[in-house]
Amino acid sequence: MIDLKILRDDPERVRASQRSRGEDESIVDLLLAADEARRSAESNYGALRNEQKDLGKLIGPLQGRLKKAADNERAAISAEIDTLMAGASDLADRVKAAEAQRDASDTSAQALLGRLSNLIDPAAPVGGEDDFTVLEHVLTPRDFAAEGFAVRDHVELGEILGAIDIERGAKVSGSRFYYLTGVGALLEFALINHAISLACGNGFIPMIPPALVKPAAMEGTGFLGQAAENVYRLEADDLYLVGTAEVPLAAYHSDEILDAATLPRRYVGYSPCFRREAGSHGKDTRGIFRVHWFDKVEMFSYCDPADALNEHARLLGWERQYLDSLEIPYRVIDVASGDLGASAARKFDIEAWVPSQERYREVTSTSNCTEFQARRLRVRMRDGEGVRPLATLNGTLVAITRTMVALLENHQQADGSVRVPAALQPYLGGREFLTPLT
RNA sequence: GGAGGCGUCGCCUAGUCCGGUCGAUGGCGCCCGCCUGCUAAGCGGGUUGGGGUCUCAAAAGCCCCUCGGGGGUUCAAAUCCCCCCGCCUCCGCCA
Repeated sequence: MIDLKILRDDPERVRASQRSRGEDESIVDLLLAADEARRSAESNYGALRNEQKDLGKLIGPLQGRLKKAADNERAAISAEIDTLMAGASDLADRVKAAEAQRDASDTSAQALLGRLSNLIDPAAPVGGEDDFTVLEHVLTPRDFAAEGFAVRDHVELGEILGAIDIERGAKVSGSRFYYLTGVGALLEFALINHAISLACGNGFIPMIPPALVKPAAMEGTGFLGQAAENVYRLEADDLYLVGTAEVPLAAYHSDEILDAATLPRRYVGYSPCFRREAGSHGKDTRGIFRVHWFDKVEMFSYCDPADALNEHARLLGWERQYLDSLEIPYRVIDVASGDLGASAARKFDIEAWVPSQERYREVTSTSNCTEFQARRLRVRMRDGEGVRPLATLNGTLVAITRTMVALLENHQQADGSVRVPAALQPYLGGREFLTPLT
């Protein structure tokens, strides 16, 4: 959620942000009114409650005196108590009514506030999905025609290598499921270990978080708004399957106050990711590019809001370092306002070159969520100034399936074997090539 | 799944039977001041978080809420009643 002070002081800024996301800006005025109502209900309740407590302060000591009093004083004290009690019951009713009104107005203001997305960073390009800005290209895609052979896609390569079994994935679990087999399974472990060791080297604390979370964690990270249809929910237990380790890593410090001196706190989490892919029927149906489940190594950082911009650049830097080590051509894009998640103020994607599609496709993504998630999850920091929300940021180090697609296709050889980049070889027992089964 | 115990403002802790000077005790830690050549000790003070009000804004002040969470009883709830959650111990089951 955003800071209500900003909403009160500069509602136009919030409207503009909503507009640039292509989201409802009428919430702003509804929320302003709801906030006003909430505050007046709060004052009203506070005043009545104060009155009631004052009364209690008079009655209490009298009750005490009554217990100890001699018989001849009893009647007088009782009479005094009765006088005070006369309006007490009526006052209690009014307190109760004011409290109910306070709670109701608070609930409706809170509900509206929960529907507002994060404020867009003014530096982000404005527009929809296709209005991103390309920041940089790294490496040049291979010219397979010049090398004299036809490109095989990852499905074909996966089959030849005995690495990916899509047919049986579908048989057992349905479409958009797969098995990683043989070198495919080994390749996952190699990619994971390489990523974790890179992150640990950069000071991250490795984490294996729960992949099943309570509604508060899902809500707090902003995935139950527009993204809700893509989240798996376990009805019987009221739990959600996470679509990214960002969720349990963000909720890790919920309801906590962290000492500013311990920031930034950087965690790297390895978890399965589950996505319903609602509304993407017919899109990327071939292979493992778009699937309902994959494993991922995700970086997550809690930092001082003043440092968030720099931290975002650092996360992007580590993503690049990883892809550089895999020797895969890619480009970095600055994602446009209309294509950002509810929590993100700004987002950079790295898109790897996919030879079979002859285009760049998203393999990693890093978002600066500023204080948005921290407010919803009540993660705060304390420094000399006091207590206030901190900033959270996240970034993909490796999303297994998409990285595997890029790796297999970019490093394929004429005979169907795949070259293993040097950085990955130690994690594959020194193997320089993945070779066809027969 | 069954039985029992526990949950207090950073940590530990008093209070809960018998509702009102608990509107929460004491210790540790931490912060500020005094003393001291410095440090320690000692002395004095402070130390949950949130909301509201006031203000251009902030601080101070004042008010309300906050004793795991939610509801109830009552003029009044840490304290009584109900539901839920978490932790611990034992039993059962199990990877």
